[in-house]
Amino acid sequence: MANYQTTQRKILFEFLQSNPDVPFSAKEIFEKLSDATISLSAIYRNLASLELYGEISRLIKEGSREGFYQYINSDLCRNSIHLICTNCNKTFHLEPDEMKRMIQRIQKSQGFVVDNSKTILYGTCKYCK
Amino acid sequence: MANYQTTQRKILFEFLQSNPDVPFSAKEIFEKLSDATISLSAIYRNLASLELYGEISRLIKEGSREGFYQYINSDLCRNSIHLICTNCNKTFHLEPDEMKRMIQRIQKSQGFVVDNSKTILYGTCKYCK
DNA sequence: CTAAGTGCAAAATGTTTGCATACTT
DNA sequence: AAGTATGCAAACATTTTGCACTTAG
Repeated sequence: MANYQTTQRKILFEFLQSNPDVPFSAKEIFEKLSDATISLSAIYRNLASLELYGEISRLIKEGSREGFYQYINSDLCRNSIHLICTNCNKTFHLEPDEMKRMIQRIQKSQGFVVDNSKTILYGTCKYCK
Repeated sequence: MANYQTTQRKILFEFLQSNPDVPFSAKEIFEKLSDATISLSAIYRNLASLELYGEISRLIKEGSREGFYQYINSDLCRNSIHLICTNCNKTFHLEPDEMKRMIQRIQKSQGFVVDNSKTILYGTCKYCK
């Protein structure tokens, strides 16, 4: 697999990039980009390769069978635990210090080592409260 | 929807109950119970209703497209954040005090209110380290 | 007896893949 | 020119549903 700058890949990536921290399903993207020339399978293939190259990330939402993909805004956030608002679906990020403290506490009290790259905290953000 | 004690529901529930804190997919259950008389659709329907009645809980595993279901052992755990070991797939539970502290800290620092019923922390348990 | 649950097969979802064609480099 | 990506349709995997039949209460 390479990384050709095709029209479709550009359209897809620019769409996600212009909606930072908002997760979309493949189908949603397909509908939003219905004016552009991109097929559902190109969307799936590009989502997979963009994820592989670390340009976007994939997550699973509670109660949904679909995968969701999003562009992550700041570099800082790439190594942080995600906070996803179940109301507006936006993603926030736990401050690194806060995260380290949390992981340390859990490791100490339960011997469980939290993997921040796999973990998502769901709840309500400050704007939706 | 009611709650008839059918042979199939009993078989299913007893299977999950005898493997507390271990998540299974519908298909896995179907295979494990292949000697018994229960169809895949009865499994799906009963998993859904057992979940609705709070007897078992459903979760999603990283990288898998399937839903997983498990019997949760202690009553305490029903209101706790789950810790799932990505190695052995067992579920543990964050101590209530620890959880409250964590939620409070995040609320204070980010204004984000974590919903413990939806949140799962992934990582490595003390037995798998 | 009646409402609810069952099995089966078919449909619905979400995602992946094979293949001929078109585009990038 | 060579290799990669695309669109389409078909294949897949998981879950849901319609329907005739059975079972629990």
